[in-house]
Amino acid sequence: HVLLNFAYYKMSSSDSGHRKGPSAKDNPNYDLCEFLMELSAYERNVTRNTFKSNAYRSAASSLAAYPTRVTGAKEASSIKGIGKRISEKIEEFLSTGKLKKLEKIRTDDTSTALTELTRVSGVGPAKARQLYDAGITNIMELKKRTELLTHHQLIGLKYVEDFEKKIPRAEVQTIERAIRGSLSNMKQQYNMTVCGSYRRGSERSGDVDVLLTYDNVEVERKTVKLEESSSSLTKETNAKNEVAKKRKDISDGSSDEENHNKDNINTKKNRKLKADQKYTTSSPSGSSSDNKSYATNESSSPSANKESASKTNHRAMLQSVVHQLQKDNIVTDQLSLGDTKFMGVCRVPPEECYRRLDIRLLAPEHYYCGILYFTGSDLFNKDMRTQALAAGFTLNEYNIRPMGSTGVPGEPLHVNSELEVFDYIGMKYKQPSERNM
DNA sequence: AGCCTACT
DNA sequence: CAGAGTAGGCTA
Ligand SMILES: [Mg+2]
Ligand SMILES: [Mg+2]
Repeated sequence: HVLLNFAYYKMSSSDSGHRKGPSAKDNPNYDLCEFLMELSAYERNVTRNTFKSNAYRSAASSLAAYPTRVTGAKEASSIKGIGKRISEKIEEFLSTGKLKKLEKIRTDDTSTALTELTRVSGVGPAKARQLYDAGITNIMELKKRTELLTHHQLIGLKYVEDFEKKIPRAEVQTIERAIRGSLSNMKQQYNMTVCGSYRRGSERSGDVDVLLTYDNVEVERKTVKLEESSSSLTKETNAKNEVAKKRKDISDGSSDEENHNKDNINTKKNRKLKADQKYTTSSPSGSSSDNKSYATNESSSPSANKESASKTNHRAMLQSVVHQLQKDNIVTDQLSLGDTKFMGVCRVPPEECYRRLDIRLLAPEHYYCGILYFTGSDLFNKDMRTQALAAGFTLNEYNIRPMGSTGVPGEPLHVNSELEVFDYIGMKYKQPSERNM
């Protein structure tokens, strides 16, 4: 049961509360949500039917938000995401106290093995099946066959127990302070916001999600101006709070640079640059002459650069950040590291547990779409993005764009608060704490 | 380039 | 009929 629960935990927003998923234990339909999540895990890990898996999870999420105990199939069917098939299962569970389908799944060796193996970060349904076909049915056996694993999977195996433990809110704050302290010693300063379930107010998180934007004075000033001239009342309030927070987060507003809209030669990198990521705000005319831009920390960073700010790039900046955190014994392992995303492991004594740390580095003009994305929850993001599509927009962590009649996204719209994104797609603003879907 | 796994 | 959207690693 623990194993199945974990799989569910892992699939649901990895964050809120260990077995919480969409449903807390005080929820009147808790047991129903549990069995739907178990079915979701089964469809993901065993049958690899993503859409079924998503359907069960979506149903569980809706049911978790339902205020009273569901009493039958008919009532269940009235809930969004619950139709004929799922309401029949709910009916069976209500009248017999169990579900035949689930009883069978629980006794199935293959299903049990696959679910256990996917506890390891980096091991998904396909790898689990591969391992199972190689005769490996549990984690103990997997530890004897490490030659079959990638780097990510090895780290996942090493910390499999720790990664299942939730992180108390106070420890997230301790980790945050440690990271701020470390990064404050770098020449390049960053705006840092802890997102994920922490920002949604959870008392316990599955990992720590850190959004960094590199400093940009011009963008900052412009943001403030626009906010002050904003008209809508709620808009102003919310947006101002956000700006205030952002400004508070900034430790040193002296550095400025622009590097995205330079057409560097940089072959592979530039080819990979998505339209999403290029400047669209009338960009910080900025002092790219202000050469203090990006020089990395005192050391050895391979990219510690002799070039002007305009030649810097994300990869070098994020590498430098991770390097700094390793130097200060905060980051202990890497799962992956690219231009904009770091996935790894951290530990801040006296805590003995190793914790999952994700860092996302964005250009400052992507800040609001960035925190919107990185705050989640995952189901909330899916839902909001679905609504965006219905309203004729497409939304990602960089920007929101209108969908042309051809289906080709247009130019990014200007965004100076999270609220504005909600406004564009006609959604009522939701506080982070209201985004726990 | 395509698949897998991951992130919200 | 469509389903959110994207990053990074690995493989061929
Ligand atoms: Mg998280
Ligand atoms: Mg995370």
